[in-house]
Amino acid sequence: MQNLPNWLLKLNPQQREAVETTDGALLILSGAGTGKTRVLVSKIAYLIANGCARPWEILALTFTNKAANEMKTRARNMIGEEADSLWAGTFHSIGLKILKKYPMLAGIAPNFLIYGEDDQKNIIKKIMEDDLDIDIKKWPPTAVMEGIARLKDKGVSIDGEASLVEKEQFGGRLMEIYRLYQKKLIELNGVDFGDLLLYPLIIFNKNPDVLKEYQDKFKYILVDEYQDTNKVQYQLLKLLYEGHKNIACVGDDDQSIYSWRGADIDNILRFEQDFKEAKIIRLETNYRSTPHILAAASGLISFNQGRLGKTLRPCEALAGEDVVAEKVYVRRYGDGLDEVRNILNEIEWRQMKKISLSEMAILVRAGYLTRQFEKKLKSRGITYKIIGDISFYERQEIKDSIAYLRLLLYPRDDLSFERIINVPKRGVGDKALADIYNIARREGKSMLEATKIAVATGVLKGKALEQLRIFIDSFDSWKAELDGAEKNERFNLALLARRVFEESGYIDMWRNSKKEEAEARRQNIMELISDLSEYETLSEFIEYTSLFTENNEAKIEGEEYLSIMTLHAAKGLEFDIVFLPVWEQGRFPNEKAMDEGQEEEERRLAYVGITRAKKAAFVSYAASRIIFTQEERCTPSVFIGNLRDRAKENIDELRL
DNA sequence: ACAAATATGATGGGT
DNA sequence: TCATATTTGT
Repeated sequence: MQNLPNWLLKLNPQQREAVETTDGALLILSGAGTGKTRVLVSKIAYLIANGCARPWEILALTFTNKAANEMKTRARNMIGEEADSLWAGTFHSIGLKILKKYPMLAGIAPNFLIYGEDDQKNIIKKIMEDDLDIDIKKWPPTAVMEGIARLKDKGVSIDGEASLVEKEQFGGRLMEIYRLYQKKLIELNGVDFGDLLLYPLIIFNKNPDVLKEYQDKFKYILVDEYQDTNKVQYQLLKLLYEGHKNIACVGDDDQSIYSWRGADIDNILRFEQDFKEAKIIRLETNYRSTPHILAAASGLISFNQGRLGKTLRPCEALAGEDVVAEKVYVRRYGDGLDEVRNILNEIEWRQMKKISLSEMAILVRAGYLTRQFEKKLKSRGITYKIIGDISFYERQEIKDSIAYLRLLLYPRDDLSFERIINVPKRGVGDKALADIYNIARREGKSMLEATKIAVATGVLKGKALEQLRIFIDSFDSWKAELDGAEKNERFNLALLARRVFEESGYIDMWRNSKKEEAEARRQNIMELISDLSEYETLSEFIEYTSLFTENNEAKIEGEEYLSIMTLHAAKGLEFDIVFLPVWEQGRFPNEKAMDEGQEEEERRLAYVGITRAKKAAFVSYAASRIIFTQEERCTPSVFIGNLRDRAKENIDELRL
C-alpha cells in the first residue's frame, strides 16, 4: 500500500504488528483495555485494502450480537459499504447460516425452529416423567438440560462417547435422556443452541465436499474472545482453518469466565500446539485505567497458575494525567446495609464532584445481589438501571405472543401449542389435553391436528369443545392469510399479528385482567406488534427472536443513570468509578464455583471487575450480612487477601 | 376446570 | 427473599 491510511498510523507498534501479520496462525493476547476491537476491525480493513481477501472471503466470529454489531458498524465506517458482505456474526448465527443451507445433511427439515431453554426444559421434563420414570425432584430437569448442553458443547452427539464422569451423572442416565431428548427435538423439527454449532460440525465431518466449499471460501478467519470458545467451536475453526491456514484469534486467558457454559480455557492455552508455527503477539498497553488499578488487578491475577502471561502497562499519556491517582479502595463494613449506604454516599459525593452517574457502576457476582441496592437507590432518588435483567423477549406476555406466531408459522410446534391453547382460558385442562395428546400419538399427528380431530369426532365436550372449535376456525383463517401473503400486495405482518392477538382473545385477557402489571403487559404486546412491521416474513422475525436477546442495550442517549449489573455482564464495558461489593467467601468466590474447583475462574472474574474501572475502584465486604432472612457472619474474600499480598502499595484499606 | 393456599427450591451467567 | 410448582378446595 502506498499511502498509509491514518487508522494504521493511530496504532501502537504491537497493535500494528498484529494488524500487519496476515498469514498463518496468530494469537493476539489482548489484555483488558488494550484496544482489541480496534485491532480486529483494522485487520479486516487491512486485509481488504491490501487485496488479501474480498470481504465475503473473511469470516469474523464473535460471541455476542453486541460485539458483532459493533464490529460491523466500525468496519463499515472504515471501509464503507463493502463491509456489508463480510461474513461477520456470532458463532451461533454463522452456524445457523450453514445449517439453513444444508439442513438435510443433518437429517432435519428445512423449516426447523430454534428452541430456547423453556422448550428444552419442557421436553426434558416430559421425557423424564413419562418415558423414563426418573424422579425430577432428585434430578432437576434444568440440571439435566445443562448436562446435555455441556455434552453438545464438547461435541458429543447421541451416538458419541461421553466421559465416564459424564456418563454417571443423573444416576447414570444422562445419555439415555439425551438420546430421547434429541429424538423428540427431531420429531418437533427443532434445534437447540448447541445444535447450531454441533450440526454444522457433523455436516463438515460427514461431507468433505461441503467442508471444502467453506474452506475454499474463507481465506481469513478472525475470532474475537477466543478464550471463550468451546470444543465444538474449536473443532469448527480447526476444520475451516485447514483451507487457507490463516487464522487470527484475539483473546485474553485472564478474562476467561464462561467455563460453566462450556468454554474451554485450554483452547487458548494450547494455541501454539494446535496451530502450526503460530505467532503470539501481546497487547499490553492499557488505555483505560490508572496505574494503581492496573497494579492491583495484576497483583490479584498473578495468583493464578497456568497463565500465558502478560503484564498490563499503563499508557504513558494517561499516566501523567491524574496527578494524584486514587488507590483501589478496600472497605470493610459492619453489615450489608452499611455497605449499601456507604456506596450510595460515595456515588452522591462523586456526582457533586461532577462525575456523571453514567460513568459509575455497581458490579455484583450474582443477579440477586442487585436487590439490596435497588431499594435504597429508589428511596434516595438516584436513577439507575439494571443491565442484563429480564429481556423483552423473556417476558411472559411476549413469549405467549411469540408462541401464537410460531404455531402459525409452523403448526406442528406442539410446545407452542401447549403454551397457548389454554391462554386465555378455553376450558382446556389436564383431561382435555390428555385426550388430545392421545389422539396425536395414536394418529402420529401434531397436537393441533389432533385437536381438529377431537373437535370433529366429539371426544371433547363442554366449554372446551365450544372454545376449541372457535380457536380452530380462527387459526385456519389466520393461516390462510399468512399463506396468501406472497400473492397479497397489501399483506402486513403487524396487522396479521394484531388480528391473531385480538381474535384469540389474548389481548382481551390482559385488558380484562385486574393484575397491577396488566396494562404494562398489554403495552409490551403492542410494542411487539409494531416491531413486526419491520420484517418481511414471519420466519425472519421468529428467527430473530430466538437468536437475539436484546439484552445489554446501548446506553440511552441523553439519559443519565447508574448501571448495576453482574460481573459477567460487565465484560467489555468501562466506567470511571466501579463499585465491587460483597467480596466475601462463599459469595465471591461463589461457593458452587469453588465446589467445581473454579477458584481461578472466580479470580479472573474479580480481575475483570477491577479492570472495568478507569479512575477509581471500591472493593468492599461486610462483617455480617442477612441472607434470606438469616444473619450470617462473613469472611472476607480470598481475593482481598490476594490484594493485600501483592498490591499492598496500590490499595487503601479501611475497616469501618 | 380453576382459584387459592401451601410447599418447595433456587438463589453463577447467555447464544 | 421471591418465583414457581404442587396440592387442596370450590
